[in-house]
Amino acid sequence: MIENSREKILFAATKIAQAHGYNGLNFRDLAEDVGIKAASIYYYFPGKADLAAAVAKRYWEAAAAALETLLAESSDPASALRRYPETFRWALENENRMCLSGFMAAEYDDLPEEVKKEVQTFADVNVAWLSKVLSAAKVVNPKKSEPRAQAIFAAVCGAQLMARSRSDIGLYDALINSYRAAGLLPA
Amino acid sequence: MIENSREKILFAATKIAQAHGYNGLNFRDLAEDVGIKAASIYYYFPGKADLAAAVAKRYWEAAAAALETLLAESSDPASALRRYPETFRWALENENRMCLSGFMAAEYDDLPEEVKKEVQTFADVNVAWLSKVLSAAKVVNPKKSEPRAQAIFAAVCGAQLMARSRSDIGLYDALINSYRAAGLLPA
DNA sequence: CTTTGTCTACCTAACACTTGGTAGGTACAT
DNA sequence: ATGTACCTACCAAGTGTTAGGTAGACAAAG
Repeated sequence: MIENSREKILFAATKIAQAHGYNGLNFRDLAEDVGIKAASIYYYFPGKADLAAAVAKRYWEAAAAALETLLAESSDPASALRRYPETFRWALENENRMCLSGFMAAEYDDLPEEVKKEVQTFADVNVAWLSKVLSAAKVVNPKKSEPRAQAIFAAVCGAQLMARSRSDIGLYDALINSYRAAGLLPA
Repeated sequence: MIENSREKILFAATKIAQAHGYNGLNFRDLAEDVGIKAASIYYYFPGKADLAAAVAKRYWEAAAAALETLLAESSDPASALRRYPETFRWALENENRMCLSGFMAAEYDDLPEEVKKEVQTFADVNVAWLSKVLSAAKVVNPKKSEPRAQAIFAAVCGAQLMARSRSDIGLYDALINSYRAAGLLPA
């Protein structure tokens, strides 16, 4: 499991944030999850904003690593691209959670600046990877890969949001299939 | 303007909810917006959940009406379909707000049941309209219009989320254009 | 024509609870 | 004896909600 308390906090905080957002992340519940007291979290993080920023930073770093692994393990860019939606499916499988971009929906205006920054980086990482792989797979003209990458990321986020709001992972799969049928994602 | 206090409350609450979510909607700020005191809201609504449900209900009713108007005012289903994204653009133009489906992202688990129901109805209304118009415009085989309608709705929500998270309405337009270029939306 | 009572549309004041955050202490290992 | 990794106890602010009051409109009763 996880030995380090700081890691435990980040892990539990990520889970809570994915399920309840920034507002729904509170120190007492988080501490209980970890098995310590709320005040002890301040030993590791100066405040809630810093904790959330650390969560989001670690989140996009993990996403970036996972995407690179996916690409490395795939025989060609096209098959990596095909498996891209799996990375978002995983959050839904895991107690119907959302990716942290969901933060941005309702809570955007109230998010501390440092948290916003890290969450936006998560989007950037996804778009950059998609753009690169779209080009490599020759799905679109390299000049048009960036807007297409943005479109795919936005659409997949939307699909995740819809599926979560119905607690229906089958809907996620159906939406991804529709994106493929319509031509947004390569079939 | 609006004379009736109940209407004023609903109007202001909708604006706040679109910008800050269910959690960000609080009686004291809402009351101040309306020009009354927090306790007075209870004269019109039994509690926060009922108020939010009323907000969401009114929201999808207005959306349904707007979509029917759009269809009626368009020369043909295809051009109504083309203008569909405008209905979501409007929220962004209006102080960078989200449609109430954004509620569902972070806050889904914590939403009272009656609120969830009404927000889901908003999605249903959109999907039903899209499905109908897609069939009428012969964009897709009528048997496949429902999944395609869901895909379009999810993608447009995702686009709105992305654009809001960058406070960049131009990004929304770019995403919609990409959806068209990719074939998700009819060009 | 005044009094009385009722209804509407608010109000003040408070309660119970949750929240992020702080001060200061303690057990233990080095 | 010093630093690590926690703890208890508390505070101030904010939250939904309630109890009970009040100013004004209006109608019926005297």
